[in-house]
Amino acid sequence: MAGGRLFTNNTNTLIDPPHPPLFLSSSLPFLGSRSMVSFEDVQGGKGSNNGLFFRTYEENGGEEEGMEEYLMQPAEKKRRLSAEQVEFLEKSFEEENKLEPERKTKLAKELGLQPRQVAIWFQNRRARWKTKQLEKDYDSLQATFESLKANYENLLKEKDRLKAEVASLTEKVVAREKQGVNPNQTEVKSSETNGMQEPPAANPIAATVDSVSSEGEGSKVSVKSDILDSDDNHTSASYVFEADQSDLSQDEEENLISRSFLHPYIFPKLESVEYSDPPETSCSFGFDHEDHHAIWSWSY
DNA sequence: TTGTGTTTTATTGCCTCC
DNA sequence: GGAGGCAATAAAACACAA
Repeated sequence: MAGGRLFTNNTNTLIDPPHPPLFLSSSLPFLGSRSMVSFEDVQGGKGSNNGLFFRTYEENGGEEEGMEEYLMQPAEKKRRLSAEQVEFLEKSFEEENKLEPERKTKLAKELGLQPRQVAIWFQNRRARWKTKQLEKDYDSLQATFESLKANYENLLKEKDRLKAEVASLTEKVVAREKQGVNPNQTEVKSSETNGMQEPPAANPIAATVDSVSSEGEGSKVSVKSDILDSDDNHTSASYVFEADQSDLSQDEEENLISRSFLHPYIFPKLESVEYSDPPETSCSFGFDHEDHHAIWSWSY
């Protein structure tokens, strides 16, 4: 808002005297806010300009005549608004941070300020509010990021743990096979009874379990119970027999995770995340599908 | 007291809206 | 085209450590 605009502003009852920067080259020293009126001045307080700059621009003699006299005046130092004025303005800002012309004039009269000063104060106050808001938004995003990062690291750990579990179980099954089970024999038998060729099993464990199952009820129970007995504290062991996770596509893997018992473990801090909208799934974190997908893509 | 960093007041130029 | 908003910036006022 340039100072010169006030000369054409019909809504202002008081018109700013011409500000030096509008008429003088920028190399001249700043002459201060000649129009500035302190609250103390208005109330007959301890202000130092003694009403010298209370005169409106017209009172100073108008555009041409007043100009010279105005520039001859000693430079008035820029003065801050009083605490009372600021408090009043703050309350007004809290009610509404935009300033209609009527409100501006009313505030200016109540505070003994130029309407322009009130407008500038609101402008600067909005800028400060925006800065604070940006800082808050940044902090919030930072917290969300940290939470996602922690969850991501938990997922990585869980993935590694499951991989190790798969390897361990595979070793045990292979060892069991070596003790007397011939998988080739059962595979042939199976094909013959069905009268059609079955596709090879997707992973060694599944193949082994298939073959073991067809050996008869006794051995089936034996293998299963051995595996579970040896890993009692891992209730997730049964998942090993459903699919080999390392061979899953990303979508399949996501699907598995979102359906699995791991949910409460993987997302311990879910309740701390603020949602702008109800999440599509329990692990969307308020991101839309694409963002959600991107986040999941980090690790795979 | 002084140097320095921060805050506040004000200006400038550009943009959007009516 | 005028009015008003905003970003960038200047400069005075202020706070504070050394």
